[in-house]
This record gives sequence, C-alpha cells and structure tokens, in this order.
Amino acid sequence: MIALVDCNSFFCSCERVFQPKLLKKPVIVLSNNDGCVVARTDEAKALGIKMGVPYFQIKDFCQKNSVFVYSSNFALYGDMSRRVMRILSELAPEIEIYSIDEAFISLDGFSPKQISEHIHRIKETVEQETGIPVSIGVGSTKVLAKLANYRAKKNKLQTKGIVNLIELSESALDLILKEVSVGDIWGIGRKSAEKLQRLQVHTAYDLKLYDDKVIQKTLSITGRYIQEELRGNPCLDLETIPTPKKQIISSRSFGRGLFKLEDLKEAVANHVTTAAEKLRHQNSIAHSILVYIRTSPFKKGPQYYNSITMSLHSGSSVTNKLIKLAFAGLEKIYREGFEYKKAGIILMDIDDKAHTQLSFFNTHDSDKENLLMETLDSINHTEGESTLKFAACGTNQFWRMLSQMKSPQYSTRWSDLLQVNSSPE
DNA sequence: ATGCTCCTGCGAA
DNA sequence: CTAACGTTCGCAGGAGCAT
Repeated sequence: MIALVDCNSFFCSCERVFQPKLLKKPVIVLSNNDGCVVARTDEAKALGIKMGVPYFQIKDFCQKNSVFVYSSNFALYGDMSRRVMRILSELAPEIEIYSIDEAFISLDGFSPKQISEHIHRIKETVEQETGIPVSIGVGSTKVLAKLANYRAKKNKLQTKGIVNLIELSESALDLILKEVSVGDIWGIGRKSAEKLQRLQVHTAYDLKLYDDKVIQKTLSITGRYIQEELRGNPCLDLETIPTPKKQIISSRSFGRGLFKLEDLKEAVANHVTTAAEKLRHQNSIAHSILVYIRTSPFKKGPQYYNSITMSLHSGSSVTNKLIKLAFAGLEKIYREGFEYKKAGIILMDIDDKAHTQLSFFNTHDSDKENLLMETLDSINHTEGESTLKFAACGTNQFWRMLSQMKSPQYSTRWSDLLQVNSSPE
C-alpha cells in the first residue's frame, strides 16, 4: 500500500504561512524571471488563471481582480519543503521524496483500518506543524495513489483532502477509473493521450482493459507499466534512497538581452559555479560539459542557438577548471550581433569520485585543488552562498533575472525572509 | 546479426 | 521606465556507427 502526499498550491501556501492576509485570497507565484504562472490558489484558479500562462499576458487582469502576485522565492519553498518531508519521515517507515512538494510513503505493515487512521494523523500533523495544507491519496500502486490524490485535490470539499482506494471493491474502483480521462493519469502526457484517443481509449478504465501488446507498441514499456499499475500490479518501486544525478544542469534567462561575449562569459561562469557545487555535494566528477546560448524564440529578429560539448580526459569537480573549459566552448559558439536571452551549461558523464579510473595523462584534480574546493564550499556554507567566488563570475551581474514584483507588499517582506531562518519550532 | 553511443521525444514538478 | 514566455531531471527507443 502506498500513499501520495501532495502539498496544495505549494508555493502559494508557503507565502500564506508568513502572510495570513493572503488566506482566502487569489494568489499566484511566478517562475524565474517573472515569466510564467507556476502556482495558483483555488481562488486564483476560480478566476480562470491557467497554469503556465506568461505573466505579461494577464498582468492587467491580475491588477483589476486584486490578485496577489509573487516572484518565486526558492529559499523559502526549499525550507518549508524540508520541514514537511521531515515530518513525513518521522510518521512513515519508508518515504520517497518525489518533488519539492510531493512524497510517496509506504504503508506496509498497517491494516486497512490503521491506514485510514494513520493518514488522517499525517495530514493533521503536517498542517499543524508547518501551516501547509496537503492532500493524500492511497492505493495499491504508485499510479493508483497518484490517481487517488488527484481526486482528493479536485474535490477538496467532499473528500476533505483524502481519498483512499484500498477499501474499495474492484467494481467500485472501476467506477472511479471510468471517470478519469487518460490524459489525467500520471505518466500520460499530451502526446500519449492523443495516441490513446486514436485507439478509442478515453478513460483510465479503458486503458486498464485494453490489449497489452497494443499498449506496449504505442506507448512503449513505460505505458505498459502504467496499465499494469492501474490493474493493481506494482511495477514502479519506491525509490527511498536518492540516486546521484547523471547530469547537472544550470541555465537561466537573462533579465535583459545580452550582446557581448564578456557578459555571456559571466553568466556561464555563474552557471558552472552552481553546477560544480552540486557535483561536489554528491561526491562526483564530470567528464564533459555542454555549453549553450540562445536568442529569444518569442522575440522577432535574427535567431541563433548553438551548443558545444567539451570533454576532460579525466573528470573534474574543480570549479575553475570547469569554467576555463566552458569558456573555450563558449568562444567557439559565440557569434556577434545577436541578442542573447539565455545561457546554460550541463555537466555530463558524471562518475563517482571514489572509483575514478586512473588515466595515462596526469590531469586529475590534485589534492591541492580538492582542498581549495573543500575550503571554498565550507566558507560559503557557513558564511552564506557566494561569499567567496571566482572573479570570472563578475560583481555587477546586471543581466541577472528579474524578480522584483514592485508591489508595496513585496518591499515589506524582508522581515518575512528573516522569520524563515529562525525556525519557529 | 549484434552491440555501442548519441540524440530526440516525452513526461514530470 | 523599458519590454516582457521557466528550470531541471530521467528514461525509452530509434538512428547511426562499429564490429
């Protein structure tokens, strides 16, 4: 038995915890660079604000309807997420942290009666100790738990935020599956939903009963797993230990268009810095780095996109070495005269630092370099991020993303940020 | 015929 | 005030190449 715990309108709920005046009000949170809507409260949904809409398209609408708009504040959301996950870890034997606002938990060892009781306790505890409302779905597989959660969120009033499918008979469960359209199943996106429509497969129930071979052929093995999980046969394991990343990406749109190579270099140096920090954090080294730059596909004018992959003979996790390599790549793909809107890097071919193979060339990270990185990381950890950084990262950084909602509310939020650090527990 | 790497498509939050 | 559309990850399978 598996439960999926999902925080309601997570980013908005985080803002509400520190600003009770937002309760019962329409609130939205924007993506990086104040680009698109990524979180909405029920009140905002009721106004018809869609997920993923570019903010500039609805800015006037929000003003007219007194919608509270926030730039994303990931330091806050990350902190709230850790609190929620810690409580879940204490109340469940096994947990898979699936995303910033979601976790699967195993309910093995509980009787059906106990499960229902326990789920209610989990919900109450999280809400009481963090102020974040959650919805919980329970099923015999991950896909069914997801589906249950989806219904819990959709009908919060009737369900009180909890849907438990395991007490249901097969036929009662099928009645529910008939109400779920295939596109709403976890793992079935837009393209797969279209393919299924063509097969006259419209609901979760249709998919559950459809011919195995045909599903395998049209949706590949992943589609088959989903089908099997709908039937109650687990195919997807609970991944309780986080596996190290196979690639680490850092990319961002700029606050304004950039033309000059030196500005792009600064941005790239910053990307390498954050990615390399993550790399060292999981005790890995990378053997190649991909650099890319691009113009805005949404703005008319000459378009340019290019990327290049640079390799190291033996891997590295030393920031300055990686920056140097990234610069060499950037200089190869840079073309003058374009208005660049985004740059990014990907660390690839990642291996565990310990079992790194000796190479013929003596290009490994030296003890000295490793010690330098350790020291740098430890200083930034205790003194705050980017206390110490490479000059290549620049000091001005005028190209940084926009995240200044100029509303009066926003300018008064320094105290809120301070509250986050001194946890009220 | 088989095995490898690279790239693309898709889905998730 | 301007101009104005996000980021990060994994997996499957086909393409292309080598053996």
